[in-house]
Amino acid sequence: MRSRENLIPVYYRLADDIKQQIEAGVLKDGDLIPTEAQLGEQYAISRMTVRQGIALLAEAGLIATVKGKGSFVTRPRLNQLVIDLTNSGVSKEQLRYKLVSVNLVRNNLELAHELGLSGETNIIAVKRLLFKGQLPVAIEEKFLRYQKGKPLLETQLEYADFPELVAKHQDSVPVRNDMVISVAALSAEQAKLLETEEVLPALVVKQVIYAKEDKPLGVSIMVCHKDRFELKATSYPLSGRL
Amino acid sequence: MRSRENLIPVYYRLADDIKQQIEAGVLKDGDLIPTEAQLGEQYAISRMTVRQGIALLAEAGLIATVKGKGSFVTRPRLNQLVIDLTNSGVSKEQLRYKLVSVNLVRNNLELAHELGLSGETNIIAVKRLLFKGQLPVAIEEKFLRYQKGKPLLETQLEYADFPELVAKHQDSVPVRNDMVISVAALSAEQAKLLETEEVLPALVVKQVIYAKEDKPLGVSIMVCHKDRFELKATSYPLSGRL
DNA sequence: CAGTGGTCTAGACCACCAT
DNA sequence: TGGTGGTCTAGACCACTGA
Repeated sequence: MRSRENLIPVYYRLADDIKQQIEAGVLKDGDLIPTEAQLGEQYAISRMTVRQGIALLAEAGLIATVKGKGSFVTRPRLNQLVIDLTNSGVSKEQLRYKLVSVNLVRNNLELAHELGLSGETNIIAVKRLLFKGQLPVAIEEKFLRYQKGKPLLETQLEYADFPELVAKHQDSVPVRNDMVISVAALSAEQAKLLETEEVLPALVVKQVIYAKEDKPLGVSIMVCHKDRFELKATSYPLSGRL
Repeated sequence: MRSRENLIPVYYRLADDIKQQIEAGVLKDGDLIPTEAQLGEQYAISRMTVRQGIALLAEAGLIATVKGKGSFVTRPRLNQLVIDLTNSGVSKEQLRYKLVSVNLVRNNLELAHELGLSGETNIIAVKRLLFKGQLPVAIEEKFLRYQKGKPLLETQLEYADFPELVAKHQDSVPVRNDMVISVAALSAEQAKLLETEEVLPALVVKQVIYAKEDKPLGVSIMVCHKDRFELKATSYPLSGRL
């Protein structure tokens, strides 16, 4: 029952039809869409195929299906925004990295606690500078558990993004990344690295990467020059496939 | 073929098994998982049921399926973080709102351009103050196209969040929300509203809500006190169902 | 009780990929 | 060419909802 001329699957066509009706206001927030049986009859397709289309709409947040009742039109989840770090701030191609320092930290209790370690464990601290062209835009500081027999190759230090770095260097598999965005003033040292005046505020982006069971694997703190870096987010990717 | 004792569906069990193997490192990044036919035989279930489990894993970003080849284990998309505005910053229960002003703006070219309007159109400007307990934490300024015959009721002004407000007041259906996060210094007026010193920097969160075909419906700008407000994001919700 | 979505089957044909 | 995932069917039984 696939459309003859088009290569697009039937269930996709069904989902798109309903999406159009929602975006045009024909189907409004709270409305019940036709039952799966009815849609199957309308499109002359089997119920399992209808369900495939329904699933697309539910995944995109356009409808919510309730067992025993039906599928309701819902306002898209515009309160859920996605930050894509691989694209945000500055496009990846323009970015250059410069390694500032690599250290072994010991007896830093606050850091050790954040990484779920005792104070005596060695922690690797990597500091990088991010450039956009010739302009330094951010200082990135990363802290990882010291993992024996897993040297941090310089290529990894220079190019890998943070989750990738953690994945390569740790034995545990990273499964979650938590982020906190805040504002802080630049220290004298940070201002010097960013080639700017001391008094400037900065955007601070802190990430903590976890393995399963909330085991922390690494911490990253980015201090971004306020006029050279922006974080972007959008609700769209969630419904990107439709 | 549903598990007899448990109420959990078989396809969910299959997905969870594979997820455990990935998180334990048994299946590594790039590995091929068994084919759908093999999994069907292993679990003694039909191929369509296997595919339901596979779909869960793909949705969570744990695997990527390639037509004609198979399903590969992939590192979870830790670079994609979700901001949930209904929970971020401060928990919703603690928030109080105070309406500062409602104005009709005309001939503000910059604003009109952002809303896709000519300079002579009326724009509604709503300014609110957000409190956490007795402390003002942020100034929220919203701009919407003036829509005839759709008054902004005061209850909506006080309580609705931004996408909800836009949905209620505009004829077009909102479908996308873009956000830019940056840093700026407080103006004297803003500092006074936030009951703080003038020189402080602030977190600035700007949102633009669009209808289909990139038609802008509304703009919201939140200016947040640096010590009283944080934005949180996490990669986890994307794989929350598993 | 009738109607709904949730799960599951045992097939089928196709498009794509590697060899 | 044989193997893979992508689509689709025409059934079935279940759990949940509401009257």
